Amino acid sequence: MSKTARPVPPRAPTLEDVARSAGLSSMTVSRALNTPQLVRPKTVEKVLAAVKATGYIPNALAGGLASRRSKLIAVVVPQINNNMFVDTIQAISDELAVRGYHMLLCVAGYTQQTEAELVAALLSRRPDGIVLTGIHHSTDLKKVILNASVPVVEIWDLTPTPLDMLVGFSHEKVGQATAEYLLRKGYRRPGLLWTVDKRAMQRKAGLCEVLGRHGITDPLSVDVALPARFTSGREGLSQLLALGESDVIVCSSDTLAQGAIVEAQARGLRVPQDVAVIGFGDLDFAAGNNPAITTVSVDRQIIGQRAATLLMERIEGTRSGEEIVDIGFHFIERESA
Amino acid sequence: MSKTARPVPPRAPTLEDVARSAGLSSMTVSRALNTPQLVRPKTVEKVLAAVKATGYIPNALAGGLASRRSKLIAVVVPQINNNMFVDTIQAISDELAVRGYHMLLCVAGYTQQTEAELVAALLSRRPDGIVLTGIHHSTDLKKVILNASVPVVEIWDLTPTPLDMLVGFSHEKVGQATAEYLLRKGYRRPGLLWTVDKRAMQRKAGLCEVLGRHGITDPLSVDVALPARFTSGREGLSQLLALGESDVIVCSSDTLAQGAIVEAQARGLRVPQDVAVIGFGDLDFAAGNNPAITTVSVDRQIIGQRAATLLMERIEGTRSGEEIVDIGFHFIERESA
DNA sequence: TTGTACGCGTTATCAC
DNA sequence: GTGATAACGCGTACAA
Repeated sequence: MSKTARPVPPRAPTLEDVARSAGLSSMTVSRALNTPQLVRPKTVEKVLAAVKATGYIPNALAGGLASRRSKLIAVVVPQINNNMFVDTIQAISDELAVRGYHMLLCVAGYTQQTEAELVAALLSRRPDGIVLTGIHHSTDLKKVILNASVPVVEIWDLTPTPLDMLVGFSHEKVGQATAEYLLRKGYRRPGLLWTVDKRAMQRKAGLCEVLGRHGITDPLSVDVALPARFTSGREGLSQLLALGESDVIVCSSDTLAQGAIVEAQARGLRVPQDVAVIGFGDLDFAAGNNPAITTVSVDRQIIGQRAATLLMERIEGTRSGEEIVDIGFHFIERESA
Repeated sequence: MSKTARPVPPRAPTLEDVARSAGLSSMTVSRALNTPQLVRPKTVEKVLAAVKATGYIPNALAGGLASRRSKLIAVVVPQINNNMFVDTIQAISDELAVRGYHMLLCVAGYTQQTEAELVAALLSRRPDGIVLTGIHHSTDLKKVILNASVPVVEIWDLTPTPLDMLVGFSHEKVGQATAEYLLRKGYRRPGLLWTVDKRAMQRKAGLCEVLGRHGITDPLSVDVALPARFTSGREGLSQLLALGESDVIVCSSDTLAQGAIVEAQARGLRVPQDVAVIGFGDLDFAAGNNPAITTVSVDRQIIGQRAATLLMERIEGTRSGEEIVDIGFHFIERESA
């Protein structure tokens, strides 16, 4: 066999190639693939055979350009290695995959500046929808997004005035509910172990507001760096104990709570008898921990599912109904407080 | 102001619009944006001003179609809500963002079938590179990928015959190292708490091989479902104890190990005196746990970084050197075993 | 340094 | 039910 005997072009087969192979026009092939119900069944068969024969793989870049629909959803989160967001991301991804969409995932950290830059870059991909974490964005970002008139869902927070659509819950109310629980249980000297991100601060605000109304002001407080880690929980409790006595440690996440509990136990303190601990998130270890962690449960998957379906519906034009979804939360009393 | 006074078209501004606004050709605008060093500085300024004035956002769909470069990297992982992979994913994302690339993330679960389907769909996006988790893929997938002649990096595993490039480590050796440690420490009745994914099974094979050579065959063993959870660790240990006595529990992940330790402690067993526990992964809680977890450390971020840079280099044509990167691992002796 | 012509692979639209 | 044609918005190749 001579080398020149291989007339196959190195470029990927196109719709044209399939059409030629099937003895049809490229337009018919396109229809057979995208809207088979508009094509005679026998023709569809021929096309499918030709596709297999040629090894054709559609070019979504060209398709998106022509149709002005990229079937791409951009998702922006502050972090991935944060137990809170991964379940949401996975839920979005699962929901999209079913419908032929793909997920562009970006990690923005916790600054509005980088978020704005990332979204600007992301918009060049012409996503059909965008998922943004949180409701606090730079004015630049808001302008750019509204200008692009692309559907947006903000997640993991609540506001009466979202950019567009929203799926989340009230962090302030979580804080309030936590405070009310503490007070009901008779705790009077809370110590706070807290990360400093926006949403955690809202929970803290809600917590302190209710505490303040009951005469508990300026509770002992230790800030820890993001992301919340088990180790930070242990160290944080040490610092908190050095500041003074607490009868309950309120943590901004279960991860911190788990660390705090271990640190307490290592010091011979009984949880909750000597010091109680409360977390947030109901992560998978919370129920099984010893003692089981009293915490606030949030359905992280539902956030992703609803966000994805809201976008899908808006894109397909079948939206009707509310655009602000409050998924709420549950306070879960267990053993640690 | 009459309504007809707004001649602005609803469509997004294009390179043409910017060019008109700047009194230049669209090609010059394109160059000013992509290769400014080829354009007179004053012209670049004019272009930038016009871009700002028009609110132009590049269309990467059109750009990718024309240049045959999507600046997209597809990443396929079995799960996201798995502490092992998130750090790798985040590292990839970070590395890509710096260079103007974006990450398409897909969750494939643990079946080759869905992985193959996802990759096929992904290829229609014309990614410039693909990151695949693991080295076991369906023959279909391999054929499709080789045919597409797109750079691929397989991660989290090791083989002398990767599809293309590879960044990982030997799970078998991890298992062997673990076995050798056990034997050295004098443990003779190991119990296994194991997930059933491919990579975990390789570690198990390495472990059992060395154990077998020392006369320890058919160790007690309990399989747990994916993803590995704290709760599964607790339950798994219960089952294992029901099967018989063990002096050391070897777990396929730190998450399981943490659960097992808590379960042991809840039963009044001292770790490691009454029963030792070994994990895998060196997750962030391992060092701080009480007792600190003896485990195997793997640099999950490096995997992502190297995978991304390998792809970048191959794409930019600046590759030179090895294509199989063994990042190794470290056995970390702590308190739990 | 800047501009022109054309092609990238697909879909919208309208004709048959 | 199928085909022809013209976009879609940009970059490559080459000319000026």
